[in-house]
Amino acid sequence: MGHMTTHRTPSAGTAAPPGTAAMSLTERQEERRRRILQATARLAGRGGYDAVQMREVAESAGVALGTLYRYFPSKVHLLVATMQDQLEQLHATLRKRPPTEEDPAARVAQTLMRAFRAMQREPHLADAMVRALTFADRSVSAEVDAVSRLTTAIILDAMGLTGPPGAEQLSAVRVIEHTWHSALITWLSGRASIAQVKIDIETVCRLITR
Amino acid sequence: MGHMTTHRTPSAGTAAPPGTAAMSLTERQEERRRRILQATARLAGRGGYDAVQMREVAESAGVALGTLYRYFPSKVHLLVATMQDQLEQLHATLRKRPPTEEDPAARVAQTLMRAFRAMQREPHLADAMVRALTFADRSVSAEVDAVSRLTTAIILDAMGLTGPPGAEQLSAVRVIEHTWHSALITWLSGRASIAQVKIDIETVCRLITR
DNA sequence: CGCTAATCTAGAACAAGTTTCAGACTGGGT
DNA sequence: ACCCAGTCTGAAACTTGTTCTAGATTAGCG
Repeated sequence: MGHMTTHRTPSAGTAAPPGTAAMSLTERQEERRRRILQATARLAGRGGYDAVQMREVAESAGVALGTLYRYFPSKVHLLVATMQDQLEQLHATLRKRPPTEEDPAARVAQTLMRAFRAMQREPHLADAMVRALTFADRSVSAEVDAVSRLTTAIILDAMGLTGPPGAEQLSAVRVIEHTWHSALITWLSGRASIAQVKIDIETVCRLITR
Repeated sequence: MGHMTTHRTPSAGTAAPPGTAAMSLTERQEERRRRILQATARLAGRGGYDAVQMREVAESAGVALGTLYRYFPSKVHLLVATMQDQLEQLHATLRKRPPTEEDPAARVAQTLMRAFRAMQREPHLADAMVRALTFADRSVSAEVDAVSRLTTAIILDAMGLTGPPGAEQLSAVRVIEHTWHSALITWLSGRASIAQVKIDIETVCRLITR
């Protein structure tokens, strides 16, 4: 793997690269970005992390390798962006059908297990995204943070709070998030069964009720 | 990165490679293994994951590249083995000075924060080991499992149980472990402060007391 | 000691992530 | 219509993990 530590110079005479903040992309750029993310998800769907090869993604998206790197400065960035994309879809889906349980803890557990089943449908894709997420170094902080905020939003939504969350609840949510990621990883690497993940999720959700 | 998916053939006409189970290593082999782990920890100490380059490890350990790969079939195997090594030392240290608190939850939190401070002393080393641990795929299951068992043992020790742990306690311990790993990662990638990690640890430890 | 299988070494070769570069292309402003 | 800055392309180069090979070395054994 190339210099993972060397960072792309912000291209002296060059404007900010696409993907940076609210930089309105051209129609065609928007489209390219979408094609890239689609190709990534498709490749990840077969074969997981290793099957996402930058050259293949580029070719499959009909884009030059250099362009791919302009949009996503590394494989990890690419996969984290893919996760963000997928999470947004999931969030939308979940909004349409909120959890049915009464108890907040149960609602969160139900929601997370739903998310988990979504992962089960595409275990390779899940593998690619989650591995990238936890492998990410500081240079991907911002993007990982975005994913984290999304996850937090999903959990808070599931809790169905009336008022703003308290500090205790926020730390409980963080711990739930930790557990969710880590449990996912142990399942993906075949070290825990689905039943065990379910138990862990339910266990940690008890923190919500104090 | 090379073929992470292609696996080494078990070397038809060759006995099991060193590192396999209870395969008594020669004096010199034991020594080589130790030199490799030392070199790894040293390199990881500066620079973290990226600074651990297989050629450098080999050279620094005074061993041929092929030999390094015979002892540890991949960079991830190598770093997970390093983590196992370090954890064993930590466990020994902790045994000598058990936590002082009364409450089991507090004892565990205290112990984990102690471990955390050990990590703070060598953040780059921690980075390398933890990243490897969560990046590990199925081919490293066994080794990762060993690390997991060690961690579990440390936590159970800290709890200072009189009898064997109950099922609920075991799942609480698993959740604590999840939180521990994940919180460590967010800290290492600069997305959480030490104070936040402390809060998260203390929060999750409340699960012990039901 | 002398043999044989396993192990070790040096080094080349290969794979995939990343960088770089020269030239073609595009969009907007004049 | 023309020009400029910024983009995109295609291809080669470079880095580092991993594999392979041919020839030394070593460990155990008769």
